[in-house]
Amino acid sequence: MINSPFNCHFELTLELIGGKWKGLILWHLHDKKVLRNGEMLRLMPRITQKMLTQQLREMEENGLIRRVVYEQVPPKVEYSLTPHGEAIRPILEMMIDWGVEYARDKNILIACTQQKG
Amino acid sequence: MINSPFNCHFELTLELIGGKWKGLILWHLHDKKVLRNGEMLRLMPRITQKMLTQQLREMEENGLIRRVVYEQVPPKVEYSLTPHGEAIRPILEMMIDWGVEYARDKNILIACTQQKG
DNA sequence: CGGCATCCTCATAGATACTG
DNA sequence: CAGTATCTATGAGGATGCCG
Repeated sequence: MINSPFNCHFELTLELIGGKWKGLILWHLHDKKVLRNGEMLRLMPRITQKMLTQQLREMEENGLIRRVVYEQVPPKVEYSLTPHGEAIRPILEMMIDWGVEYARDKNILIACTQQKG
Repeated sequence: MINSPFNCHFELTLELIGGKWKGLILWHLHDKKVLRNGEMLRLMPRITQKMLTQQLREMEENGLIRRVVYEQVPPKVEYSLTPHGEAIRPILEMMIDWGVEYARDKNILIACTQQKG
């Protein structure tokens, strides 16, 4: 068993999906199944290359996503979800639903680029 | 309508419940219904007074919790959930469920102080 | 009892430039 | 195309002490 700094399983989950862009990245991967680096940059215009790479590396290390490198020129790298990543989906959906309801109640406008499927 | 810095409703929700201690605080409030400052400090030995106050103020401002001050000496302040705060519960439960499953698979040990009710 | 004020440190994330 | 590398500003969060 590996000891952890977490007080509860909620914090563990939060640590894994709570990164600034992880929810949005996971959401797009749920939607498109397979995505390349450049496609993600286009889907999320406000993310930087550095942040995208960083968040992808963390999620890969945590076993949420899969990174497949094709040894060719020009390079080609594909990202997709692992089973653990797939299992996150209902949580994302509930968080979005709650956010929609909350935003409606508080009159907050969100610049949505994605929709629930 | 108020414009927001969020790319999606997921980020809105994350902003409101993603603080370092907010999940745990909300969880205890779900469990006990009403809690005082000192009780929360005892329930979460690793939180500091500063962080507790800060997280409570943010959630109060966001309409997730209610703060009731009794004008008496010594002071008495009670915290409880608003309807928006109550509506968070299923999300917390799913995040805990996912975390439990993930921790089992990855052999991660969590120093749990709370259980699912 | 339930805070607030202050100081301090380190991690996060943005901007920018470069590479196989 | 898919990344690194470096620098920097900001602020989250810890420690400590004081207050009505």
